[in-house]
Amino acid sequence: MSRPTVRDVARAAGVSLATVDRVLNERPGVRTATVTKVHQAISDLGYARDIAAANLARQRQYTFAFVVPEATNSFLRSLHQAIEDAVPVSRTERIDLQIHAAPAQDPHTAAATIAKLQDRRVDGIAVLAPESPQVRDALIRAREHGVETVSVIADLPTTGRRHFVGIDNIAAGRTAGRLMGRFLNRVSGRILAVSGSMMARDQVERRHGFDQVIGGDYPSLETLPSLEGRDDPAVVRDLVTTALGKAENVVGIYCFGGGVSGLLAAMAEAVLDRPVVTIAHELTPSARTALLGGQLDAVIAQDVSHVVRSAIRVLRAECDDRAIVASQERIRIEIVLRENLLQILPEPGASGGSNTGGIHEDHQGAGAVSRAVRR
Amino acid sequence: MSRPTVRDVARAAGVSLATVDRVLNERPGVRTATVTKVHQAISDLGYARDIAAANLARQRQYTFAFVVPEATNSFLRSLHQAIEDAVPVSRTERIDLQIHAAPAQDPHTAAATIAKLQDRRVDGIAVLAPESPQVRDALIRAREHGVETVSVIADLPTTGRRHFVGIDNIAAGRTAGRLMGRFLNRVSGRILAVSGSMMARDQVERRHGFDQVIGGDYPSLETLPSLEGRDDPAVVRDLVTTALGKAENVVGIYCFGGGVSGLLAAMAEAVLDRPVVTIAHELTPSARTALLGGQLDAVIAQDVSHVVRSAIRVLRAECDDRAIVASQERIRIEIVLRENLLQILPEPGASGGSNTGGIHEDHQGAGAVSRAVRR
DNA sequence: ATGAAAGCGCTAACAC
DNA sequence: GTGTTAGCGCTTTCAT
Repeated sequence: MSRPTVRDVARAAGVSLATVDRVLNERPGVRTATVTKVHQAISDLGYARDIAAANLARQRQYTFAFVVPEATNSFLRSLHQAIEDAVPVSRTERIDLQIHAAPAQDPHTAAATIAKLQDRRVDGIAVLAPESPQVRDALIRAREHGVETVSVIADLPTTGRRHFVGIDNIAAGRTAGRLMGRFLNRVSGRILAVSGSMMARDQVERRHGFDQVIGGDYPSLETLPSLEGRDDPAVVRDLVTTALGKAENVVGIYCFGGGVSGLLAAMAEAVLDRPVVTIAHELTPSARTALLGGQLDAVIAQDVSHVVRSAIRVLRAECDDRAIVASQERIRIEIVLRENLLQILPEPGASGGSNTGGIHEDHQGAGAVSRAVRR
Repeated sequence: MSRPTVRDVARAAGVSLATVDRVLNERPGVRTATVTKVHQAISDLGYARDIAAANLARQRQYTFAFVVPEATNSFLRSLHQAIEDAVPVSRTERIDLQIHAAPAQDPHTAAATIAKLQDRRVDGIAVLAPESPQVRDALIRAREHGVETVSVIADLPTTGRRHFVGIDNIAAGRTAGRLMGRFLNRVSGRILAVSGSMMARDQVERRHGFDQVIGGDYPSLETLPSLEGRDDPAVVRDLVTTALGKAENVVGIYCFGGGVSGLLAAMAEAVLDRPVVTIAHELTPSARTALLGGQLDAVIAQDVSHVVRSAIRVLRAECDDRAIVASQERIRIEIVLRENLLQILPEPGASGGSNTGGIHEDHQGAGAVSRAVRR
């Protein structure tokens, strides 16, 4: 006795395949009585539809476009890489993936890109862009044209995007704040805050969350106004060098934008009279190195590959008007210390691998995932 | 110009469908010259086989069994729940999931369960069991019978399991150690260690990792011999109460086994003259509460639903002799503080979860029968 | 060693 | 309203 199929349901309900199909897909043109009979048969038999077969028959092809900033820093590079890595896998699932890069910080181009997409038989758009009126309008327009939209990494709540795939950045900032406070324990002094600039919303939220915790629970700490590093290592380096020279009693640095390597360079040069607790965002190559070397005490990260996979799954689910597995799509706020870094190590992008026999790719043998949330 | 199919490949190579199929599946009985022609055509066309269609044609059904300890504590309960939650989803993908619970700590029953499974047309086994000779032999036997095996949560490296799905527990212990050391900053004193007992290997590894870090980097801290809490709240409570009464200058508690609620009860009763940094494993309901209430400073966790999903994917991939996406199967060592807890909140088991943001998942699993498809 | 044809479970025209 | 039928892309007898 193998799984029941539509035929079994049809036989049990005394109707034809087509009718079962109509009921299954909630298409109109079936008498309520018949619908009931079919549902009865379905539950009697414990029928569960074979999604793969359904998709095959449907010949459904999906075309999804990622609209993201150009890869001007290592975080964005890793995002691009993750998307590219997803292309072959997606192909296998009848999903065509496009990447459209717009200059960072350029809402016009991003909006124009999105606008063009509506026409081009794109089924869904995943976008990381500044929260500007142009972008907002373009996305709203797209949705009106029946294109599904999700925002990734930084939310665009006012665009009617069906879903946001990324971390809760206020919580991320709070998490950073708590670590800072606890690592500093009873120490008192000032904290340097370094922001980027692009992806405005997530940055603002992070700073906000950080301030909530530091301001609320650690009165002996004072966070200085954010230095605008523009996600550029060179800029960050200069700003931090200057700040470290000027500000007295700096005991912590919170870098919630890009350009971390610039920060590290500045710190290497500066003559610090005491240990400075340093926390940054995103597990870029230089952040990894710094974590291992002890220049960075903690990193707040999100798994970009997971963000990409999740965005794709969500767009697909939306296209099919299907529910999603919330727990699977939740992107975690990851806290990374030197100790739990190693197992994550396998560089992103190295994924194309030949790894046929068993996963344990020598490294440290264990696993890791991701997930996370919104609220 | 849609995706090329086997027909296109056959035409391009000037052979029949059957031959293409033979080449695709590396079946014998094809001349090398023909094989080459076909491969040529495949790469010329950029052909990628449609796995779903293949499985459909193959009528492949998978039967996987989870062999796990009875749900005697909240962590194991969440594991059972996660497996049960995966059943309906898996059914949809032609995967039948079975759960077999053996009494915790009972290698004989676990081994016997595994032994029985070999015969029963099971394609893969995911097991969490003590690392005993009986279990080892049963698993080796199973593999010899062509059954794929993975260990979950606690590794069984000597059983030839194709893969381990879970965290690197030494790294997890190290992570806990680092947090303990940093949260205590320059404080000196003793640390109470509370172990469980079942799942021996992971516990040993955790303690080992913890000691590496504390012993190596925090000479002013001393970790006491582990109290064997047997994963039982009542036992843990008594042991901890006694220990807190006896030991002087306890500044930290590391609980790397189950029975966390007993620990919390003991701490609530004890009169502590100073704050004690407390770190535990696994995000059970009481751990969540304690994290929010501040009784617990950090939790080292792993996402059991992900472990379950991953084990299933890995078994499937092994059955199909396919490569897996390593990064997707890596289980993270999650560090959970109060600040990044909230976003994770949706209780496990509430499989739908109260949804937080854009994810409207109206009804859950129940109706594997899905809805309208548009477009 | 290779090919022709009949499905797998489902959907979608098109009849009735 | 409901049923018939021809596929979707692939695998698999069974011939040749």
